[in-house]
Amino acid sequence: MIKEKCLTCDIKSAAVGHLDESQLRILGENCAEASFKKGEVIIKQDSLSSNIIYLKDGLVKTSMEWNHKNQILNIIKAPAYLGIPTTLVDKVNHYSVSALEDSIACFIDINTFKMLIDRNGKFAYEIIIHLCKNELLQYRRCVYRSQKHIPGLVADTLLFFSSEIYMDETFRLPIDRGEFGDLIGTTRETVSRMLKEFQEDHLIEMKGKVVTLVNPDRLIMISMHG
Amino acid sequence: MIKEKCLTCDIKSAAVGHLDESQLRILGENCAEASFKKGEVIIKQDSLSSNIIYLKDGLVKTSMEWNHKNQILNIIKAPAYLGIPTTLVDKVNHYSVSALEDSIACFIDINTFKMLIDRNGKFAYEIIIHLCKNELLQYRRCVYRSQKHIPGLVADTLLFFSSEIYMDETFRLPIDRGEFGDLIGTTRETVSRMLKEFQEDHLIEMKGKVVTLVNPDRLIMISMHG
DNA sequence: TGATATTTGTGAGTATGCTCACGTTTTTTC
DNA sequence: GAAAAAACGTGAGCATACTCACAAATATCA
Repeated sequence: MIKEKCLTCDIKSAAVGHLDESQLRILGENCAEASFKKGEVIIKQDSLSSNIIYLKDGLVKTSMEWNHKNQILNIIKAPAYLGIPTTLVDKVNHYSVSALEDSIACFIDINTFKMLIDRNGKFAYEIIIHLCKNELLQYRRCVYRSQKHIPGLVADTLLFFSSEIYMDETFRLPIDRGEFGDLIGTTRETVSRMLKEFQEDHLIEMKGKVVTLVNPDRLIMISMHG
Repeated sequence: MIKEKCLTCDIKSAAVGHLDESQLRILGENCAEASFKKGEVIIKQDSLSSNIIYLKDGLVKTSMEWNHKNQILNIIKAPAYLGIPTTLVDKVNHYSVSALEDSIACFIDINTFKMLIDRNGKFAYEIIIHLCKNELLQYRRCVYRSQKHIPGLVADTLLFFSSEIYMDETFRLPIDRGEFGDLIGTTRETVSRMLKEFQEDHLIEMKGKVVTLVNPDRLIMISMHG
């Protein structure tokens, strides 16, 4: 029964965990699942939006374009909510979201989402905590991006993928050099040179897009010193 | 009667506007008002925190220190909430808040705040909207800071004070050159040189700390082109 | 499997803005 | 109102990272 899909979903968010059976049923009735291939756009900046998205599976980037330049704001692994600020504040998306790996997303009707906030305080509280954590993360990122130099930022990014996304010292980089640059505010060429330097110093090894952190402790030092 | 202070407060936040009389009474019983002189620290990074702050009057900056460098995250005019993320997520403050002008702040007990979120959906919704707006603002700031050059950022800042804080083309800069630099990610010296250049080009006039935007349209152009 | 597109590597030259040093002005304090 | 402290102005030299141009490698597609 399709209406029960949220009732039986086993990757509920912390917020949805606080819903009662009737609320879960309403959520199920106002929610649609879609899958996206690597590279596909899930939310497009400047388009209209009337859904909150719950990323059930996969990996995405959020990015903002300005003056023909792109900046990656965040790389987000499932499970996670996407687009809460951009959908709740006004109807126009302020940033894009696209899939870095094949992903599955649930589109939740915004009015249903607002109703759940209104009727279930614990749901609302979890959403608030989620937004707060994001804000703090964003502040830290912003400070690092403007105060660290390229080596520190490249080290940060490698450590981020290793310890926050893939939980492994060997992983396949889900972004190309240009995107790597957009993430830390530099250019394709500079990322290339930096990764080469890290390889020459035996901090990392690379075979194509597969990276191994050979000396993560040293990378942490570089990250800390900027 | 001190317990009625929130009931009769005439600068209630949008969120507090949704509270009923008994909730306002509870808020009043768990809330204390304090005043701060220009320059005083309201929240200190790395200290413990157990209050949400409602800035009733004044002007503050939020800032984050890293590696002996300071970055100003935001400049906030009353009325506004301060420190929601830093207090709700964990007990340690992730950033500092200090007064740029004489200010009055209400300290709200965090458990009272959580209780209000739990019991009043409209209150929670307003807090969520506040956090979302802040997140979008923060994203935009971060993109600008890393993509615009110094002239664009200086123009941005002057326009920000003029049209968002003081609502006047003539205003007294509430920050010194060093803080101006911390706000846009550059140095005291570079801000000095830029402001001098703007004066030579008759875009602004300055007498001490009092600035007049002589040619705001041209400043907007500079801001847009970065 | 070949052809085309995309991604990546690399060098040289350059610009933006930082650092450092010192002098001047303004503000604060006693 | 004098002394001290803080804030500000300014120049010279320098470093980091950007731009531009092109070659090499890798991926994609018919």
